[in-house]
Amino acid sequence: MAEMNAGISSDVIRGYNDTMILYILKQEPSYGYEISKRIRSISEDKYIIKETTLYSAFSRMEKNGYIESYEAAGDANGKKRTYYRISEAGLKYYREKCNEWELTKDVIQRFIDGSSYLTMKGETNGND
Amino acid sequence: MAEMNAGISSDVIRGYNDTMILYILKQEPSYGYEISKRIRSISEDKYIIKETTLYSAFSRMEKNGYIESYEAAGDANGKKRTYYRISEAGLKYYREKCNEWELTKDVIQRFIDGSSYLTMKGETNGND
DNA sequence: TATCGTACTACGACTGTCGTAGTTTGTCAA
DNA sequence: TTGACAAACTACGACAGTCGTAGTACGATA
Repeated sequence: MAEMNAGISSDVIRGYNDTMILYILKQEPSYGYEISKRIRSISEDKYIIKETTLYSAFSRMEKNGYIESYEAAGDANGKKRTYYRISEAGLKYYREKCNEWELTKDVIQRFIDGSSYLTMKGETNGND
Repeated sequence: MAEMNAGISSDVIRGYNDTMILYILKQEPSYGYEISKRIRSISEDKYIIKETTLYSAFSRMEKNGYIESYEAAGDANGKKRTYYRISEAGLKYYREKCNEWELTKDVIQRFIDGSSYLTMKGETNGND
């Protein structure tokens, strides 16, 4: 019951995986496994990113200069991990995505029924 | 200035094109060109769907049984158009997507800075 | 006669996601 | 010490939806 991506299809999240990762790296450098767990816990188990999606996002974003990787040992054991930190370009990109999100959210919302969102803002929906 | 998809990348909208189309067909049957114009006007020129995206969505959704097509003449001229109407299954699908949207919106919002959304709900973000 | 807007169809490329599978290291229990 | 399990990845190929490009065809307008 706490294991599924309940109702959230990846086509929707697509394009925001990067943003989620950057949101976490913005706080402090981290590595794959931890980021995956943080996304899961922040979303309260509503979204669980796939490993392959996560690691392919890393390589894409590193290529784009949004993040930088370095090797470091974990806390207790001496095992090496690949840590990532966010770059200036990544921070800029993250902020752009935040702005884009507010825009996009407003647009999609106009095509959604059964919400009090638009009426809250005193606008009309165009239906009925 | 009123011609662009200002800031809205298709990766975000992806997965909601179908929902937008169904929202319009839910009101009354329509055809490609008109739907395209309605999406544009409802979004106040913030989102302009590409023709190929639109028509490929039609064939996908018809195959899935969400919409049905029929030929009919336009108002003034006798030119034939392919109209689409929403089916029961399509209506059901649309409602599911609306629910999914509310869920997804809440999740993504937790990874977005610079909004008063979560604080409005009295929740904490996990950053600072 | 040409151009423009309407109303499409076809095709192929691209991108991000995801299923499957496999590797290595460390921990813990039998 | 053997086996199982979690951590921490990498590789590869398939798939779906979007989009660029191009082309067709009709009617109206200049």
